[in-house]
Amino acid sequence: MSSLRSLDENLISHIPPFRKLERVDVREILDAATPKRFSAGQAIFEEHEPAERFYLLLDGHVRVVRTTAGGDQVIARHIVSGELMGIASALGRTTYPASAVAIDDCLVLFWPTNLWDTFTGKYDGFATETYKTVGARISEANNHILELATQQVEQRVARALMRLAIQSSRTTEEGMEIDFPLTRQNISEMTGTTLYTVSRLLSAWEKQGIVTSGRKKVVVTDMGKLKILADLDPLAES
Amino acid sequence: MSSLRSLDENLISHIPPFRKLERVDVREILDAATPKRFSAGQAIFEEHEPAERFYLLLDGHVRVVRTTAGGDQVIARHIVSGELMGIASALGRTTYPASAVAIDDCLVLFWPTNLWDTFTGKYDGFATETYKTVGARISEANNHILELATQQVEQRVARALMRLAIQSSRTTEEGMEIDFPLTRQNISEMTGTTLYTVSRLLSAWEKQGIVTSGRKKVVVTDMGKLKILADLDPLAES
DNA sequence: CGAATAGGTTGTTCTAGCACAAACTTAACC
DNA sequence: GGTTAAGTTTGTGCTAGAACAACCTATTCG
Repeated sequence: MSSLRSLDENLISHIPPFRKLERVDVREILDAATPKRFSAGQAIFEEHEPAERFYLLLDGHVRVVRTTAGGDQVIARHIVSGELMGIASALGRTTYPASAVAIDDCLVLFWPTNLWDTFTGKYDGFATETYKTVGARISEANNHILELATQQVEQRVARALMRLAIQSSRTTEEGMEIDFPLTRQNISEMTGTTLYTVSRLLSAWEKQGIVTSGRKKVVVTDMGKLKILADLDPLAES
Repeated sequence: MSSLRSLDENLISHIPPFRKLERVDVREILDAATPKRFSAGQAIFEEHEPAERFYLLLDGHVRVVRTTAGGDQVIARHIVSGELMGIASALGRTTYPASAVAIDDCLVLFWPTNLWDTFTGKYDGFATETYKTVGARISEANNHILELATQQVEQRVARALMRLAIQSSRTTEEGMEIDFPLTRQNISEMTGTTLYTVSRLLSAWEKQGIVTSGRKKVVVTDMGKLKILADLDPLAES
């Protein structure tokens, strides 16, 4: 027993991979977990590092990032609270395929990787639920490929913003405000473009009343119009 | 019992997900399998269709394709003999996320999707091995994203050709000949460019002795030079 | 509080690679 | 075996969006 107080079961009992588990199982899982805080900007794990742990994000936002040999960064995805991360270790990998960086202050739980097999074997819903997650991430990745290969920058940025607004925003009087700091540069790294182009797009959209944006802040004020931009097919003439 | 002769165990006993299994298990698995032939161009399964079966490709080559609303096609990957396909059904999906098309004449085995859980539960190495495959596909997809987001068309085409040559080629006097029909259009759909650009690149490379190409045929004659093109960082000045 | 820094905007230039067109070549098929 | 179709090559615009530069504005921190 460490000096940490025992973790509350309600912390994770509603989260998909654990939702179907018995109270006792949840207890066991929590007892095996180590909680840890990360402050904004800190790396949680790094690409290529041996994958010794898998994590559950309880609070905060995490960016999953890959870096090319040439130094370009690409943001693969964002993790919001309640999601597992670093689980690629559970897919036959021995190293992390990407780095995870805390965007704001984060609270995570982690377990040693060797417990993964115990979890999937012992707790029944766990395996199915997590593989569903994995399946969803494959689809996500493939959609991203499709977008990068076929769509214009404008559409890609529109889609990225839509996804963020849906996945992780709070609703204010203005509209849907993405609830973590997000720069033009960040958006460009999500969509394979430059920060300049993103800046111009946001300026234009602001004039059309689709978004409001400021320093590290983006608010979607008209989701309908944004969706039109996202779905717009540049080839199809009306 | 169907009129089909019993399938030979050697057919699959060396293939990764089955490699670690006992002879009896392999027998059982084969007895549950249905063999089927597809001729060049035929669809094996279609995107959005309910995923009622999962397949093992025994012979031939398969293209995994997605189509956008706008009608653009993107080739997600190629399946070569010995690989499983349509297993997304096993990742919590109920429909196929992409279409699979036979490139040449193919021989496959398939099982009803509901047997997946039996397989992963009953046959020990099976689960780990297939999830390793899944892990590899996620990595692949993420690499593809990285390439599309950061690299020039020339590099992407070079990389695609390298991968194909390594994954599926026969060695002739000329070099490594990709052992299935492959058009400029196909290459462009793998790399997010146009058939015109691919044609120009291949012409240029042919002059430099890197490849030889013809109708639906590509031979890599100088893998070393191709790798240099693939790794070339356009930003880094020497 | 004032400098330093991180983030944002906007103008200008330039080019990779797309679009379209037209002609050519190889394979397929009545 | 000649016609049709599928695949390829090459030329000529043309433009989306990258690159670079210069300047502006909000934060942070000593």
